[in-house]
This record gives sequence, structure tokens and C-alpha cells, in this order.
Amino acid sequence: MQKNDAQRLEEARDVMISAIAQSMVAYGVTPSVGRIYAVLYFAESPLTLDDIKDEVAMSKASVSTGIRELMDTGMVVKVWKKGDRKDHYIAEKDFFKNFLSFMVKMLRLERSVIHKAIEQTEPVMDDLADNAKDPDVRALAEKDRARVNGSRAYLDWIMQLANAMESGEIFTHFPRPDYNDPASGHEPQLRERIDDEKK
Amino acid sequence: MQKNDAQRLEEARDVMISAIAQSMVAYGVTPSVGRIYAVLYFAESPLTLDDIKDEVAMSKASVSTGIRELMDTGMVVKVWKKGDRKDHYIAEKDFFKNFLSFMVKMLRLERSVIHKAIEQTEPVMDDLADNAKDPDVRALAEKDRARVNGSRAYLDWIMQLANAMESGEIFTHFPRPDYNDPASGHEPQLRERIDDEKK
DNA sequence: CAAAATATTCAATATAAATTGAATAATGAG
DNA sequence: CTCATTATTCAATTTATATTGAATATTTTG
Repeated sequence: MQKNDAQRLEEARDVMISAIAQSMVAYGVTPSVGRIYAVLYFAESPLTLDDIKDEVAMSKASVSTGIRELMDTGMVVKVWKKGDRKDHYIAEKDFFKNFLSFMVKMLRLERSVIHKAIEQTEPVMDDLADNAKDPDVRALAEKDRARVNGSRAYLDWIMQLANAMESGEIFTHFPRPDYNDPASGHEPQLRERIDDEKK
Repeated sequence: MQKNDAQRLEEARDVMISAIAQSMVAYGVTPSVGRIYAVLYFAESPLTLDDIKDEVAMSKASVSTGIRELMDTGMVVKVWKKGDRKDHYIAEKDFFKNFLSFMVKMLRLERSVIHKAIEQTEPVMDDLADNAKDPDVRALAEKDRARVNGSRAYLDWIMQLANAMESGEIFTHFPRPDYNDPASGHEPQLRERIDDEKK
């Protein structure tokens, strides 16, 4: 009968693992890579590439590249275990950290891409808006320039947000709910607090 | 010579269009779809499917599905123009709106997916943590339950964030820079305000 | 309501992304 | 330093995604 218990636990864990893997595609990883993370998230102790390979039924090559992706974003870290020459990996368990560092990276990238384009285009739009021979071209240039300029406020804003996320200042505006040590179980006061499912 | 001016403007515009298209992949659309949005963003007036098709050099079928994606997320809206039976489309020009509604959608989805999984798994983990015959299984169940429970705080938090983004309350914490009418050009006081490029 | 114009769907194809086994490189123990 | 073990890279393949032309459906006008 305890085999049955163990099975039920396994199944429950798998449901969570699938959900986590699924929601991680929003963070720019494939479901397979999300699954690697989720398996590590529930692991009792650091796992090796081969351990993970067995759990997720992927080739070692895929696990290797998947792990690297996860390490690049800080969601997984490598740890050494003496007495074992294999590398061991653990998941960053703090979802806040994962979310925030993902967002910071994404926002900075967006800003960088658009900012570069603005730097390149604005001088010519300025020039054309003032000096183009054809008045129609001048008008168009003026309009485009206004559009481009309008995006500056947005770029400033997302950088504010990114900075607040990086520094942790964001938590002064959106405080972490006052929960107990997440590694130690119950926090019944939080249960069912939010149950509005906006489809 | 004004042909040359017009050309330069065209090129500058294309640089911006490519940058916008590129940064939109973070919002879950392909570069092609991002390009559709960007073309509409710079359009002088509402465009038809055929107009867009010509601009982006895609099939009408692709433009049709791309436009639908953009409408689903609110980044593009359909407008009617009397005297023309074709549908016309315009881009939502407010990047703040686009960003916020994307985030709200993403956060709500993440919450929903994980919440459902928790609802399904927690009863069995509770049960097993208390009642499993094998003490090892009980211990594992207790540990898994703690993990799952630890994610509740995170879910609450991202919902707070989503709500603040939806209501606009977010702007009390991260105010929009005080810029002039974005449709009307210069706001020199904002220029170069942020120039730290964190690689 | 019919006819013409436009939009959408769909099956087929092209393109891009992920996955893999085998080969190479890197690492660590002795 | 050498050998044995582990990790990574890479070219080939599989799988998934995007794109398309043709067919169907929808809409608008008279």
C-alpha cells in the first residue's frame, strides 16, 4: 500500500512540474527547459546531468544546453559536491528572484534596442523636418519625429521599473505578503486569499 | 533631390520599424507580426489588409492572422472608413498601454496555471503528509507541500502587480515622466536623461 | 437577394527550432 | 602526465511553427 502512496505523491508532483514548466514558456524557455527547472525545483538534493536526463527523458545534449540557458538567467546554479566528479545543479527556489531578473533583462533589452534605433534615426528626422526641399517630406519627417520622440517617455518609464526591480525597491510598492519560512510549510492565513479567476 | 530626401526618411523609418518589430518578440509575437504592428504605428492613416500586405511583403493570409493576434492583445484596432468596404486598421500608439495589458495577461495566465495545479495537488499532499503509512513518503510529502505552499506568496504578489497595472495605480508608484503631447514633437528636457547602457 | 469585393480558413509547403548520437573537449583522480 | 570520466559541441534529423495559394465564407452594395 505504501507503494500506492508513493505513486500518488509522484503524480501530484508531476502535476506541479507540468504547470511550472508550462508557465515558464512566458519566460522565454521551451517547455522542455521549463521541465528541467521544475524537476530541479522539487529535487531533494542537487542533481547531475544524468539524474536530470533520467527524470525528463531527454538526451544529455539537450539537458546540457537547457541547463546552460537556465544558468544564464540565474534560475539554476551549479554546485560542487566533493567526492563526485560530476557537476550538480540546484534550482533557484525563489520565484520572486526569477521573475524580477527575467523582467529586468527583458526591459533592458527592449530599451537598448529601441534606444539604439532612435539614436540612429533621430538626427536624420530632425534634419529632414527642417531642411527637406519638399514640404510634404518635411511634414512627414516632422510627424515621424514626433512619434519617435513620444517613445522616450516610455523608455524612461520601463527603466525606472527595471531599476526598482533590480534594487528590490519594487517591494516597497508591492510588498511581499508576510509569509512564513517558505521551506517550512503551512501559511494558512494566505490560503484562498485570492480566488477570483479572471478568465 | 527631394527623391533623395524621401528615401532617407524611408530608411530612417525602416530602422525604427525593425527595432520595434524586434523588441516585440518579447511580447510573444513573431518578428513578422511585430513588423505589421510597426508599419501601422508609423502609418499616416488607417491601413487595409492589402496596404499592409504591400508594406511588409507577406501573403494576405499571414497578414490576416497576424492582425488578429494583434487585435486580441489590443495592440491594433479595426476602424471603419465610410466609402470603403475594406477593413482598416490602426495601431494603439501608447506603448504604456501595450506593455501593461501584455503584462496583465501574462501574469494572470501564470497565476491561473499554477493555481489550478495547486488546487489539484495540495489535497493529496496534505493527506499523504499526515496519513501515508511509510514515514519516508510522509516526509517527502511534507517537503513537497512546503514547496507548493511557498509559491502562494508569489502568486499573491504577481496578482497585486497585475491589478495595479490594470487599474493604472502602477503610475502612482512609477509616474509617467512629465512629457509634452507626444504627438507634437520636441521634449528636450527628456533627451539623454538616461544614457547608461547596462550591457 | 444577387453579385462583387473582401476576409478567413485550411491543407500543403517552406522555414525555423529543438533534439539527438557521435565526436571532441574539458576535467579531475591517481 | 595519463587515463578515465564527464561535459559540450556539432552536423544530421526530427519536430514544431510560420507562411502561402486556393477554396470557402462573409460582408457590402445596389
